[in-house]
Amino acid sequence: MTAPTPRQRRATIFDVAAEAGVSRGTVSRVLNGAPYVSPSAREAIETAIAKVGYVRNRAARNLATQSSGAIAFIVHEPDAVFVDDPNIGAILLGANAALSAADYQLVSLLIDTDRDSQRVTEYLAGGSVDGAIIVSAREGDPISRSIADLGMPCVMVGRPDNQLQLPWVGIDNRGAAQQITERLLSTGRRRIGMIAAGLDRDSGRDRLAGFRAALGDRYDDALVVRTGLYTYASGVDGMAELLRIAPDIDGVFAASDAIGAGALETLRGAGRSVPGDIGLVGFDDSAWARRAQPALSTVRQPAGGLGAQAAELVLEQVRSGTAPGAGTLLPTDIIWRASA
Amino acid sequence: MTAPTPRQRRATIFDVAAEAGVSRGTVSRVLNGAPYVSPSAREAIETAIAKVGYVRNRAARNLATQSSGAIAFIVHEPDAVFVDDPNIGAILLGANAALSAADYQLVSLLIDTDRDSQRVTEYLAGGSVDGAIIVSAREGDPISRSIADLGMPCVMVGRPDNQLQLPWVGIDNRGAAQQITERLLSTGRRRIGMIAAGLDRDSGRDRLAGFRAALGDRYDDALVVRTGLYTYASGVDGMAELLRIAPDIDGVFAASDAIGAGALETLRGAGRSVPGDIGLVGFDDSAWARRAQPALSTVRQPAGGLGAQAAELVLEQVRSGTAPGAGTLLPTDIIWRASA
DNA sequence: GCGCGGTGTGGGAGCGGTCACACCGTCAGT
DNA sequence: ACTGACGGTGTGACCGCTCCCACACCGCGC
Repeated sequence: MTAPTPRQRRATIFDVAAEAGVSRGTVSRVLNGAPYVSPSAREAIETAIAKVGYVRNRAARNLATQSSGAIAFIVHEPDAVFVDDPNIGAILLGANAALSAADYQLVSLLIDTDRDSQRVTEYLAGGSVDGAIIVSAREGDPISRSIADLGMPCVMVGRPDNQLQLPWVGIDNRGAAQQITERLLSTGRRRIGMIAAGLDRDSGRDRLAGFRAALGDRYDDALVVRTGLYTYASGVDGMAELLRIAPDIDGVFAASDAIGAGALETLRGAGRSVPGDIGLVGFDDSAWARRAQPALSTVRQPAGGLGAQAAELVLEQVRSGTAPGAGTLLPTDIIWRASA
Repeated sequence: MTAPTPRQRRATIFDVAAEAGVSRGTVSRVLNGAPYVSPSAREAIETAIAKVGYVRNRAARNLATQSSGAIAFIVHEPDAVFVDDPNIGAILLGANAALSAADYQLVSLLIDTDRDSQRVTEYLAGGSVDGAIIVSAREGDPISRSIADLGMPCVMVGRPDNQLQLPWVGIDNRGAAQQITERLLSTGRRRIGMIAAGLDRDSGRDRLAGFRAALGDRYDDALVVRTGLYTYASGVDGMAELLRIAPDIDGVFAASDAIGAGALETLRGAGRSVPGDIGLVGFDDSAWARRAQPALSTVRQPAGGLGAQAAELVLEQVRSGTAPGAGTLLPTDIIWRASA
């Protein structure tokens, strides 16, 4: 039998004040590093804090200051993508590092069901966080809308729905897609197709647009297979369809590495060699690309940097209280590996 | 020039009360679904809430009720693992679903640097959450210790450091490892090695123990390679070493699927066929296993179920205020695929 | 001796809720 | 007609902290 958990009352600022023989005002000053505190009082308070084991009550502080020292990281993705997509983890880590350096706490909230969406909205409105970072927002995302309505400092990762004028950070998907397609062309490929995905958001549409721009006159819409998500499964199916449409295809741009890995699987099954028969490139520079056989040429996007940049922009808004600039693009690199 | 963000004062319960022509007490009753409110008052309050756009201030409520309606999900892992390990995502989703159903908010906190550790501890002590779920705690983890000291409801995923008597949920790593090794034996393999990892925590040690138990007299410690983390890289290196130690090896138990995938890469490079020359099994049933060539036989662990179960146990403690039972083991399945 | 600016300190008034209690009708039971 | 139970409501105290004003004290120059 364990004891019935006494759960004794936690020490408050009053206890500290009493212990140190000063008033709560002085304790509060010490806690907040304010000036005009005598060395003796400061010392007495510090030992009192240690003695009674005092920790600031965050709720009380939030209520009094009308702020929280926390920033929300909102992930709105179906389960499968969250688990599959390494970018989200990297963005999260980048944001965490930046916030940590500024002594802000990151709290990540994930939205799966509609019910979650409802609850997260309330959580945000309730003042538990001072700002928000939203990843992978899609068209007409209710969360983005309510954050905009709340007037809460916020940055989106990925260029959003442009109706709400929210600031964002992202990469130049179009330019990067164009570049990698051009390099594919420069290796002598002539019949080049694309497995497109995520067309319900900017990244997907821009990658397709870049592909199209690179090909110019040679662009053939029949060689573009449009799939749903950036997943392995999309790659498997998409490649199968592409082979059926154009058996003589010799180059493929997969809209993500996961798709590329799936495509590779289909090509292997079909007995086509990569890069011998077909050149294949992906996008993201995720683990998928590095561990594929052969390793995929791809576009590296600075996922950690995106998270860090988003965090900085949110903090800037929180601190200054001003409305933000429009958007920021971070540079990408092309990584040339064995697959093309 | 955008307007200087008026940031108008948010409506409070007073505003609602005034608008509806009742007192704050009655509004509070409606908000909390308490009985003894006349239909007319209820209706007036509901329209008033809608009209003034009222949302409960969470900080105030937390302060008054001394609780927060939120549960922390603490991930304490080096970056690389967080991004690589699909289990964590799955556990997170499982926990989120369970908490969501109970109308609790999950906030996930990740600990990367020591500074994070410090800040998270304060965050927890500050009363922003009512309980915590800790994943992948290691020996002597400072966070687990401070949570234990706080007397905060808490459940660990994976059997922890047994000095602190915290409740946990986990799987029977030992039993599962034993089973899959036995099945490997039953396919006629005779010289069986293991690439062990994570020996600084229970899961790693137990998997090794199960392996040993399955082999009994035939166990040969020379055929166990001890690596660090459950990563692809560990698999690549571990397998190379195993081949060097015992070129005639014909069966390998990889302590995780990521390790198995890495091992596969080395075997492919060495010209050994799987399952022809060597039978290989993994652990986790993650995407690594399903997408390896050939797909890995492995142990499926109910990651989502672990998260859900952990959430339930935390909530139970929060609600009852009682100290918890010891630990819970969830069942595992063996998935037989092409690799052995 | 007096006014004055700069330090250091105490304490009241919120922040926005919840909760317990007091109170007020209404209506059934005696 | 009186009592009491009960549904419905208002109100004050309080949760723990910050902010700010008032005040005490100090040495200083006039």
